[in-house]
Amino acid sequence: MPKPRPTKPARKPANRYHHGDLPHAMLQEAVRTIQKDGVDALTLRCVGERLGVSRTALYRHFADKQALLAAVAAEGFRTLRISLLAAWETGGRGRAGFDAMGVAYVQFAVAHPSHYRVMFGGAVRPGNRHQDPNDPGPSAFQVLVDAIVEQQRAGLIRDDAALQLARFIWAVVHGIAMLALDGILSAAEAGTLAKFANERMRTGLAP
Amino acid sequence: MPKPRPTKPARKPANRYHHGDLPHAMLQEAVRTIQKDGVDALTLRCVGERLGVSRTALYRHFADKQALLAAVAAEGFRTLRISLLAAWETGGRGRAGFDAMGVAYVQFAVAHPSHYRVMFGGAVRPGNRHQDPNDPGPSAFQVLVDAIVEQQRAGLIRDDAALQLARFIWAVVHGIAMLALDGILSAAEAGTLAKFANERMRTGLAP
DNA sequence: ACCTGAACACCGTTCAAGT
DNA sequence: ACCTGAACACCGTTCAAGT
Repeated sequence: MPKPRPTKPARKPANRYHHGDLPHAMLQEAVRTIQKDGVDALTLRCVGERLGVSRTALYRHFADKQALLAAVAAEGFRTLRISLLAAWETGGRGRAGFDAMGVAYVQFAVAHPSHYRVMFGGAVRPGNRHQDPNDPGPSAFQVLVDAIVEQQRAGLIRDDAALQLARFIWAVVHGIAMLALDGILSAAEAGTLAKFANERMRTGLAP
Repeated sequence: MPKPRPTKPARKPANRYHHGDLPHAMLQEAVRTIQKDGVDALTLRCVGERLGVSRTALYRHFADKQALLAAVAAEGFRTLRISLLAAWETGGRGRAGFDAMGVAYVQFAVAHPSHYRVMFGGAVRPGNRHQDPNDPGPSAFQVLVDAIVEQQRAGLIRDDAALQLARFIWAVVHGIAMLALDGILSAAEAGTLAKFANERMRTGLAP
């Protein structure tokens, strides 16, 4: 049985292939999917479909799915960096600003749990990450280091190596965020713990 | 073309179906695979094959793959609990023992990175976890709480709520472990950071 | 009660081919 | 340069059927 020939050749949308920036559109779509349904729901087929493009089109712009996930992670670190910086600045670059940074960090994780998990879930293989000075991961971390150095100069924090102090503090906020993400702490409990941690750290890290 | 009938009916190994405890064997095999090749390498087909059993046999004993992963996580918490307890006891249940617990925690994570990730990767959905008093997760956490209470009685730690203190300390060691797992810290750097954290926490949490 | 085997609806990835 | 479409080698899961 001959299937009826469509009157029009069922042409795709007018665009040659796709609008301007397919790689960026794919990244956006991936972030959206992860945020909405979790990382397991992210399939290249879905991304392609949602963008009106073949499911193999992605390979023109990313090496593979891993590479897409790495881009998602990088995007997360970029957003996180901006949030931290904003908290630090609007908080007055002092003690209050630093506390606000901690809260902002935990809030980012709680607000974007799946995205946060991609950033730290081992999806991004180490690789040459350390080489690239524009890598948003270290770049976000640097915001923390800078804030510590500034407080050291203001006599608010003891004069240990800033890198070591930054790692310590990062471990605390990351740990709190993880407890919240695993449902061991509610968002409210995480907030309380963050405040408690802030107090105790002030004592432990005083000059 | 008739395919040649085998002289013997190609019978399986003598056992009726399998040796004694198939669920436990599956769990062991899953842990081994994850430890060796990562969680992505874990497939139900491989587990079945390795155990000389159909790839759907697992469904007799676990609801699905998620349930197997949950069992892997639980097994990890059981092992972790024993390690922590051992460090605490052999360290003399005091200040030294508590420091040893921290080191043991980080070492567990570094020695079993993939397994550790399953324990905290969100693979185990919250569910009714909180109800079960034998859940090895809370049980491992309890070791930490107990150690803190004992030190409070000995006048080594300030008299804040033990639960809050435990969460704080847990966040620190977990954060350090994560930094190590992500390759941001080497195992050696993680050790150094753990020591630094210990010192600062002693100050911050002193009575 | 416990396991099998075929089937189903999915995956990520490759590659020749189109424009 | 950019994308398609068919094909490949995998998945987790279901279900009737076997012992």
